Amino acid sequence: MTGNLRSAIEDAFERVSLRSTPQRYAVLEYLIRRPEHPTADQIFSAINASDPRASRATVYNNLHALIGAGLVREVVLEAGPVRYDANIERHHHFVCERCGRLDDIAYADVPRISRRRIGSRVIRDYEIVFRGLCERCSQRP
Amino acid sequence: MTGNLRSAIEDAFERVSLRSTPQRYAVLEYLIRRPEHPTADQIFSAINASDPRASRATVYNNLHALIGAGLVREVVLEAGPVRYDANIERHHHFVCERCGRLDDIAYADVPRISRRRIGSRVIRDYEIVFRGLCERCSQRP
DNA sequence: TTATCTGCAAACGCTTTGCATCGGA
DNA sequence: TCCGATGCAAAGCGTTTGCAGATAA
Repeated sequence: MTGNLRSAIEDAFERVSLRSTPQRYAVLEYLIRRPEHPTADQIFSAINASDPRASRATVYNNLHALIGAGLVREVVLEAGPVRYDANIERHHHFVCERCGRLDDIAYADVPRISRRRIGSRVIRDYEIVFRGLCERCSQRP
Repeated sequence: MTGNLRSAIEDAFERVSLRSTPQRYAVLEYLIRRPEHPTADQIFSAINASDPRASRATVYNNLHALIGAGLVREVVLEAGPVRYDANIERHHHFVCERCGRLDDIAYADVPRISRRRIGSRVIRDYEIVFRGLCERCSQRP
């Protein structure tokens, strides 16, 4: 389905009026293929393992452009480098306390919290951060 | 109740076998008095406004010591400097999308999610991050 | 053609570290 | 007394910025 991915990415650039460059394409493609929430540095290393190359500054430039366009999100759940996520649907997260793995959890997989207010605060959205042991780590104690 | 706070802090140091120094005391006292999750730099500035003084390195040293002793927690919900919280009970958080304010939300104020597993993952804990408008910001649109 | 993007290198903000000195128990 | 704490200054890491040259549309 590589062809579909390519045109999906090109269509997305079109839709949000972002120029398609090899570097930008490589960043978004990598994020879509790798849902483990890579850091900027991991993206930089991965897309430079093969062509096309992109400098660190360009990786950051493009991450910000993609975030601005609503195609990518920052994920900040722990200290350290920011992680990035091409899944822009509403979803929750799971952090493995042993290996640091970070998974998306489908919104539909978790009971909803229907609160619209807490005290005088207006709730517009919420996200649940689960912590525990991932599949792998739970199998070898 | 300042007397009570003082002895509560001294007792806590005793209990976790941390030496009581003016700098360490100042850091923990500030975090307890200010539940708005200050950054290391805000703590540094605040406790140096009056005596006793503490260097930046000492503020970080003590934050780590207090975290290691279980008296303080890191809070990382957004990019930027880490924020610190002396509330070590289970609780949720609220982030104001307009002003950045960060509030604790009592665990009891929110319906519980009783999931013990999601797929093959073992859930040991979870935290909800609410986003919206704080009391102040919701009153002036 | 031209507005946008790239990439280098330097600067930045936050945090950690090495080490000599100090001080709490 | 002596182990741990302090504080300076320098280094570290992740990220941003300025700008000259390149490129997508």
